[in-house]
Amino acid sequence: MRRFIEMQQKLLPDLIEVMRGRYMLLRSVYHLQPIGRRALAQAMQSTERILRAEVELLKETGLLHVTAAGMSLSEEGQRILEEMEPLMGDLFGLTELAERLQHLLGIPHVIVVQGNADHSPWVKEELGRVGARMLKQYIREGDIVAVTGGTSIASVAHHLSPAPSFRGVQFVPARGGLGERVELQANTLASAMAAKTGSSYRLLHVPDRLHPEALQTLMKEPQVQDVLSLLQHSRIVIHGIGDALAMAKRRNYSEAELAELQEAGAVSEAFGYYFNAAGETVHRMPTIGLQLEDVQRAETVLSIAGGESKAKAILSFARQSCQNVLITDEGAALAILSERL
Amino acid sequence: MRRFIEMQQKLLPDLIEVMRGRYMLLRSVYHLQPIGRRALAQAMQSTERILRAEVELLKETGLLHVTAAGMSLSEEGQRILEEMEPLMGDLFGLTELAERLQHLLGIPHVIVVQGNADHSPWVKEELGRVGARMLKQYIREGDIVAVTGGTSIASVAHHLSPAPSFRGVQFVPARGGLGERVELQANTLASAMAAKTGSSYRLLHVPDRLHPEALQTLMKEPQVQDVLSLLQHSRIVIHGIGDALAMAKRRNYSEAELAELQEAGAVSEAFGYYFNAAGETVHRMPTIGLQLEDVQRAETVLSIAGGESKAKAILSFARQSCQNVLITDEGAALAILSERL
DNA sequence: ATGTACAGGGACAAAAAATGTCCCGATTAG
DNA sequence: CTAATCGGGACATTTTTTGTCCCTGTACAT
Repeated sequence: MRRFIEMQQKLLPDLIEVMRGRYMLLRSVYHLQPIGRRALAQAMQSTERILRAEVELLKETGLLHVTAAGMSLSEEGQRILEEMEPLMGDLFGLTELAERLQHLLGIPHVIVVQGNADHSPWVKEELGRVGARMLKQYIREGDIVAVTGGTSIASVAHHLSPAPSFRGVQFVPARGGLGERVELQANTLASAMAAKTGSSYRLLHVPDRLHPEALQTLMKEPQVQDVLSLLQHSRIVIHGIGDALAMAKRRNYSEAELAELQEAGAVSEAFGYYFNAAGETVHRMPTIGLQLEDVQRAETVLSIAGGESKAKAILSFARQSCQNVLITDEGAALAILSERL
Repeated sequence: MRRFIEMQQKLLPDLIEVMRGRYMLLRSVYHLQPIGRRALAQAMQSTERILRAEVELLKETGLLHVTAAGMSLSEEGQRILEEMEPLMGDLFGLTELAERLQHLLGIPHVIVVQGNADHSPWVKEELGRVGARMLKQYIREGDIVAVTGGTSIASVAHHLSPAPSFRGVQFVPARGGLGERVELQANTLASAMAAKTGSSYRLLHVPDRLHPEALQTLMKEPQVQDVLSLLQHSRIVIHGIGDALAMAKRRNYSEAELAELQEAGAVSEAFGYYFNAAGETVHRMPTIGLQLEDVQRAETVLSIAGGESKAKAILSFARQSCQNVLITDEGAALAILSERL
């Protein structure tokens, strides 16, 4: 059954959305009947005309009666409504989760995919697919896109495909090497995304954890300057969110540094910044690249992270209010929401 | 599960239609892969552009690969195709049945509703609802609509509702009283339809089974003449199909007449004509009203009949090729199709 | 090697559908 | 009886879909 819906969704991506909409309509009518279009539109936060179209359809199929006093459910409509009730919980779980996260975290656009990235590897793929779709949706010609590293973003790169709106787009790595495996580094992903979409990219060859003097020297390089200035004008940032300690370890922080991070209450990491549970910056990688101010200046910030192990990190990062779109999974969403109860 | 599908059919009839289209697309690609847009469009009797849009979507969701050699199913696409195969039967069974009937009977437009009118009374309602929808779809301002009697047509009348295109429409009974209960007579239904749609109607008060002389006299009446001439110019005919013997009995034919009918091989009845299995007229009610030639002259002939008991009659009537739209039910459709295998 | 037929994708005008908005006469509730 | 509210009509405007043609690249047969 669940499986059937999944398949249907492959064939009809907005199936659930529409179903949900109609279900809500029936529900509202049921509770307010008899009610007129305009009143219903107001109650449902929809517009008159759009409701009218839906109502006409449901009238055709006989779920809805229309009388001079307003519309009401037919017996069949009522029956269907009752039968749907239990199924809807299952069906719209994800959308509901997304909405709850949206309210809780104050992020305009939240998408929750099914599964738990910690347990099933294909969830990462799904996150990537959705990430790619969102990027394609938000991108505009000539945009500069700042890209970080990590498995989630790699998965996005993997699912990107060409589109007209990618014309003139430049993918710019948010950081130089950050001590990751090369296939997960920002440089690699920026170039991969460019290749997949047929657009261009820049590279930022700045080794990680440099001596301050060397860093100063490097920053004077015209090539580096160039990339940094691009980063300052990114209209879109696409990044993962990491667990602070896990990231630090992966980046070979020393025991002392780790202890320091822990002491400072670092919970999450994104584009080289470490945040505590309240969303405050408690540490940053001593290297150059995308700055927090650049991110705040960006119009669209796509955050991608899944798995319940990331729940705390996502919550922490969301506290620092500069993201527009969060793509996560069921596992993380449930963990975040239950933590707050 | 079956229940869930029914619910979807009620709630999302439009989406199911597009799902069907996509499924068919996958199917075609599977059989022809690798294939290009243009070739596929030809094979599927669709247009290039429209296929292109669909393909783009299926590509997005990853069911379809696109290479320079043409398109082919991805593994996932193939998996979905296989897994959905049995379910699609359920989901689209009716449409498929309709198409098979369309081919078999050579009727341009066939609609099959769910269920079997012989067993479940609500199927008649469904037939009526669909009939009303079709009438609404085909009607044009100022049309003359010839209407027969019977339960199916009564159900259509019951589900009609006003629409702008009913302006100036006249509903005319195809026959006078045909020895039915009054609420199923053509006169009653013509007036009911007019009332429901806000249009006008005429009555034909000619008692059934009249002596020839009396009939001649009546036919000279201006009122009767008037209605007969209207009938000759009907643009739309909407009628039921009956089982010949059952109808004859209901009309109080004598034993001798019944035997005669049976001898002549009468199988079906419609607007007072009796047809044999080959669709030839073998008898007609000795009364005035809509003539077979009038029906043949009409642009649109809506036939409505359901229940497996009507299968033979429908098949017989379809032989005499003057109908455009057949509305029937699953029970009848299955019976007709299995009879031919 | 090379020509040819067919692939996908770009582009864009034309057509069609969806949507926002306002009006009207009918109906109902108070 | 009146005021509010109903459904449905109308229509401009926006958005989406569709038809059509072209271009470049690739696969395959010669």
